[in-house]
Amino acid sequence: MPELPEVETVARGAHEMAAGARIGSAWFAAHPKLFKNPAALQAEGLEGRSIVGVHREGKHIVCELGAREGRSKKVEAQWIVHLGMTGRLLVADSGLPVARHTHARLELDGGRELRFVDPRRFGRLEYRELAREGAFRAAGAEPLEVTEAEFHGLFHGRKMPIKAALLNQKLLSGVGNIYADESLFRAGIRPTREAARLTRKELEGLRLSLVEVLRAAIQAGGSSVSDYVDARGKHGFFQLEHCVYQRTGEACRQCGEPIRRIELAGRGTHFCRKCQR
DNA sequence: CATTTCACCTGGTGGC
DNA sequence: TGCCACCAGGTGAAAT
Repeated sequence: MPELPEVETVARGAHEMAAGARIGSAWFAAHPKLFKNPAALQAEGLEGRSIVGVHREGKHIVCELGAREGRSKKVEAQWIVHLGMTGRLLVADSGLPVARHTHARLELDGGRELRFVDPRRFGRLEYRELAREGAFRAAGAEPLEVTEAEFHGLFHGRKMPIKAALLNQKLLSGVGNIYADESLFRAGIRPTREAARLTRKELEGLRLSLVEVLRAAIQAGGSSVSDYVDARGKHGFFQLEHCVYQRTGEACRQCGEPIRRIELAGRGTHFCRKCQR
């Protein structure tokens, strides 16, 4: 599942390969629900623009687009890509075979193209012009930048389980099922605990665990469970360092106790009964 | 408003 | 070997 570390890895790769390129023709598949605004409008908006840069906000990839003429780096528009569950954003040589479930192809100079592939079609594509709609902003706080006080404030009065709160993108942007489970394990906190009942010390421990696990995962190029790959089509390695996620029944790396799996907030949830209280 | 549940999707898996 | 039921989960809408 592409979460913050996977999306960061894809965005960095896309930036390295596509920044400075100019978009030629743009093609979109006929799947209306993939598009926040109509495909024809997106194609018209994208064609001819330069790609000034690519970065991540929460789980969104933001391609910053410049003018159709000249070399100005002023950002006039953005193309926002959400990978959903199974989305891939690839920079590929135009000659390479087009994978099944390819829903967008943006021709770039140098015989390459930006491709969006998504079998399950949970991804979303959006085009916006800054002058009209302003810049895209992820709803919640950035986990790698949020301060102790802000983080603490997010959970004040929340009756929901701490894991459900971590997954809520309006509170924090970028945490999904893998890193919710992994950060709670590292912090020694049971996913079912009511968010409001965690002590300040526990919340700060959780914030630090989350930062640590997200940074380590970015270093490893993300977690390749199911079919995640980066913008070059390479998989990540952080799945080898998971302590609980999808390790049901296996021995806890800290105490040997079998890892438990329950359902929480509609998600498979993995934890150690001894290490997490 | 806060919280929970469910539909959206398809590929992969496991049972028979 | 083939068929089918079932599961995975990010998000937003609907229900509670």
